[in-house]
Amino acid sequence: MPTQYEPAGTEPGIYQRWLDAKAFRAVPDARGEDQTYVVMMPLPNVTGALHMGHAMDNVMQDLLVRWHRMQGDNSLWMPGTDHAGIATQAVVEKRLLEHEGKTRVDIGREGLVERIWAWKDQYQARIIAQQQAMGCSCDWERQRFTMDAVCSRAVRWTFFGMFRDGLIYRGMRLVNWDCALQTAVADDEIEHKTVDGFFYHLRYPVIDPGPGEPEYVEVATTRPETMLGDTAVACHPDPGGRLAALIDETRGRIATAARRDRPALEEQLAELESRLETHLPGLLKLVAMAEAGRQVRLPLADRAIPIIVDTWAKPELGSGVVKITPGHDPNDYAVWQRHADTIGILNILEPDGRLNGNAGAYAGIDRFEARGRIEADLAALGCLGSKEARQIEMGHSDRSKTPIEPFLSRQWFVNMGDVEGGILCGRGTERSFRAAGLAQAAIDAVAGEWRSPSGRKITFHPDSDRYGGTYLNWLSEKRDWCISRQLWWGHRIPIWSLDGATLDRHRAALEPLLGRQDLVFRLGRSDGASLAFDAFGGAEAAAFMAAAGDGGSELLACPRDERVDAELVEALERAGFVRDPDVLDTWFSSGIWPHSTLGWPDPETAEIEAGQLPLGAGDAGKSALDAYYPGSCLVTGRDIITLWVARMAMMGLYNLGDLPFTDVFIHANILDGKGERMSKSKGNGIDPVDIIEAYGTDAMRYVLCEMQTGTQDIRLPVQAISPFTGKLIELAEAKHGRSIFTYLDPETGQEFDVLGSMPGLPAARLVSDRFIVGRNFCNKLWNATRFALLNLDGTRFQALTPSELELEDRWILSRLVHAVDTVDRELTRYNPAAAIGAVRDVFWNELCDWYLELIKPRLAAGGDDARVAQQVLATVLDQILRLLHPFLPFITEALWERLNQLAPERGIASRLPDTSGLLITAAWPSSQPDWRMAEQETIDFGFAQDAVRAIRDVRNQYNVPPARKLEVLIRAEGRGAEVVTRHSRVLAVMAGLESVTIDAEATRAADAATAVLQDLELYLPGLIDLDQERARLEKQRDGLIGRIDGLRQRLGNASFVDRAKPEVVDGARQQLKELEAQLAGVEANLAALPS
RNA sequence: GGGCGGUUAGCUCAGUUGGCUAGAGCGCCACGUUGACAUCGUGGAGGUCACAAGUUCAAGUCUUGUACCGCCCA
Repeated sequence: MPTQYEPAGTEPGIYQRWLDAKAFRAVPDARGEDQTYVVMMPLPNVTGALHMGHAMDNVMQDLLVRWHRMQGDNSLWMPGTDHAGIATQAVVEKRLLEHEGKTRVDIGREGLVERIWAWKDQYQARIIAQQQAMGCSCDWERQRFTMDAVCSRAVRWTFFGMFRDGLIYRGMRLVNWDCALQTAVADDEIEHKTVDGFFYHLRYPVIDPGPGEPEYVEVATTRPETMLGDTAVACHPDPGGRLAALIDETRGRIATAARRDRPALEEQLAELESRLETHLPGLLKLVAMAEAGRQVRLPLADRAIPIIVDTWAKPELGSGVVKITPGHDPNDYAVWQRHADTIGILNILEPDGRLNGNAGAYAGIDRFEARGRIEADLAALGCLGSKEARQIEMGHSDRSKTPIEPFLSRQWFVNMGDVEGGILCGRGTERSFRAAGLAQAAIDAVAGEWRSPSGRKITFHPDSDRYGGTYLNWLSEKRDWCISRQLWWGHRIPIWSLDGATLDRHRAALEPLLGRQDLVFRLGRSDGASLAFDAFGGAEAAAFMAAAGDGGSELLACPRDERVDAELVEALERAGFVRDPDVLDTWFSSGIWPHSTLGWPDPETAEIEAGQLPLGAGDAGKSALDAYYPGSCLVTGRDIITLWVARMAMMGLYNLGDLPFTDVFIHANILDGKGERMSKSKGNGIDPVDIIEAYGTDAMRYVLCEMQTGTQDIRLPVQAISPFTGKLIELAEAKHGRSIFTYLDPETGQEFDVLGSMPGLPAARLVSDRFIVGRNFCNKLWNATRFALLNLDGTRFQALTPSELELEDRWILSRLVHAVDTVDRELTRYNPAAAIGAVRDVFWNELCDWYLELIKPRLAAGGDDARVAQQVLATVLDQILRLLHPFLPFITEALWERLNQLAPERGIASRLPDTSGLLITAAWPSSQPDWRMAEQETIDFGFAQDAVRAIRDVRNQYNVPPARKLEVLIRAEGRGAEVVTRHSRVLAVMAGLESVTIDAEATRAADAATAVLQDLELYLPGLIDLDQERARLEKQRDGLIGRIDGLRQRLGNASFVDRAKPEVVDGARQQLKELEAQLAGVEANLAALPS
């Protein structure tokens, strides 16, 4: 065995052995629900390669799955990838433009989709390679992709069900519009940024102002071009009342405010009070004018628009009047909804961000260019007031990085709110139940007493209050979910529609299609209302359509199943139906991931790919869906709680009537050295494979586990390997080059790139020296095992009783039990750092530092004593390798193989199970109560360790070479003497002593150094250096005096003695006594030193 | 603007229901190549627990406020 561990030469072979042994494969068998463990991988998207954040996610999952697998659970870790609609399409479109100068329109829908598939194939392969390099033990034979046949069918069925139940509707809504990608984006796909902008004051002339009435009203906006879409101006209905209320409130706050906050508040108050004179009379006049139905003239557009009253207008801000642009502002949209009978709504934008025909002369001009022109034209008309520079909060698309426009468009939504009569969850299953609505079902999953029909509930770890709160806060808004995206990459919405006005003409073609199980028709209106349609001539349908008004109505058809679509679609299209061009939000398909992957709605007929495990019922009579749904644990970062966890809960309940998992393990995010979230697109993302190549997989995993302590995010200082010098450059400190993705080598001044996308610049790999710790740990493990194996040849099992064991044998076994208990407890609490810390302690601080050193003389001497030591060593090593396997799978498997060869029989009183074969499937250590030592014995051993350290300290102070053996004379009596006597061999071996003499009457020789330990004194003759000795003892004395003073002070405090818990007071007294005794010893020794 | 979290040694982080000297790893200093390991060993130095007030016999821990940093939402 070499003296250094070589991960690169070890890992690939081990991974192949696991694959060959089908060790990751999960197949339904006789094991029941309590012996099944299922983790659904939070599917990485195929936009790009994985970084350390993903590595953390994957390693945590692998840790849990390997732990459960060793515990004998039927463990499934389902891998797969997400098509990530908008993200992937954006990346591919960007490349298309950069490399070929083409847009998606140039190559068409099919051409683009084809290219995205090619991209997906490339990145999926890369992601899988990364995960395999990390040691992920997922069941690759079940790997899914959100757009494969199995998942696509589930998407169709889910949509069909929700549409049939009236939970999906289409309506005109103001959405967040990405003008570059020309699609709606969800709220959570928007980044809010503060940018420099202006606040423009516009003046709208009042039509026919009467005496005393203003000539114009002034409104303010940051986007003057939107004035073309204004349909009203508004003021507060009761400006006087509102101002008075605010004044009261401010006075109240002044009364309770801290002194330093008062001036600001008082200024506010003065401002409000002055408004009573400067603004209130004018506003009151406007209220009266509004009531009289008066109007203003919108400049440039030359339209008359009404003055209305609405509480959205704030009399305390600006002029107190606001312009109302329902088509391009969410707040104004809400105003319009309240006043839909008196004001209109107008869209002035094309999907690409240019102004449309409603903008009159400005039609065809981009919105930002139009802003400048409108500003100039308003100024020319005298309708522009002041213009102030201002910081503006502006939403930007996460994907295209361009400003988001609120845009009125027709979109598909899932109704998240409560529904009259409730909704049926788990239709057709044994677990069906009714819930108030989709969001409410997911809320119940976490809050309150509700349990799923199988008794399940979701709990977040490691901080259920905090993360549960995030989840519940978001869901409780019950905001309808916009699921349509104007993209080409994704699941196309399975809806065909027909103008309601033409319905009767198609009656003959349609009638044969009505009443089918696999095809649902609903009438829809632009206001979002919808109605089931199953026959012609219904009065309800007629009334529904009559109420549609200008927006009209349409007949919507949704066929259920992909495979029988063809004929139905043909029939529909013959009847004049046209398919919706949009695709579904990616979260719609990832929300059903925990069951779509298992073949829902019908595992028997799921179309799996060649070489994959079948999903239908096999020998055990259980389908994959029956066996592995509901699952166990979802492992992810907290940013995904609202996006994904909530949706999975909701959709699992809706489709199957049960929760996809019971535990959600929220792990930390990985940040870079500056505290920014790691991501590839920011150029601070480390590729885990680079770390693996530099330090080994297990080293990376060790450090990731050690870092996962709780809720704390992790800073991982990132270094670049200089492409010029090969040295490490601290990225957080390096100077940028020409872009934020390039840096300058501090040594040579040359520029390099961290994204690998700058032509002509060398790219640098990113690493982090934090992982050295893990490499060192692996090397230590390697060498400790190496030592063991050098000494284990010929080890046999022979049942041993405690009396046959030496003190250190019983001690290390006892420490091992402690470690086993701790690892189990901490993993159960989702605290990997504490778990791996416990193994590190027993392995390094106890096994290596003490036990191995203690048995070296025994092994050298041979005989029975050596044989017992061998057997204990083999057993402890066996258990430690098992304990470490879920954390460090490769090195432990490699060492396990060698241990099995050399010492195939292991155990103490009885043989341990699974001592041949692979470690990945070996039994997890169980806590052995017989191996536990009495607590007092552990304390005594600890005392012996302290004595060793005290002697080592003296040796160090006096520079005694390790080879020089010392004599020690210990003054001790009673129990103290008994304890040192029992541990005298420990002292001798570990402190380098040739003799240990214990004597109650011992006195210090003139040339002896002294160590005082509790009521013991240790004398080491032949070492004395008076000055050093005095300094040492004085230092110890001063420390003792400090502590004794503190304790005396406390005990002298009557209220401490009276009020503190008795055991605390007793403890303090006891300790004072001990310290005083020790101080006496130190002082006596000091006094005895010749001056 | 609202909500959540963080601030502990030079660095990265632990620190259970308040209770004995606030810990670990890395880094640093000194010594060491003793037959597993220098990717190692032995010993050591290093912290007014962000700041302020409060509760308490007792506060890193509980309460309130302030500053700074981060995240989510509007």
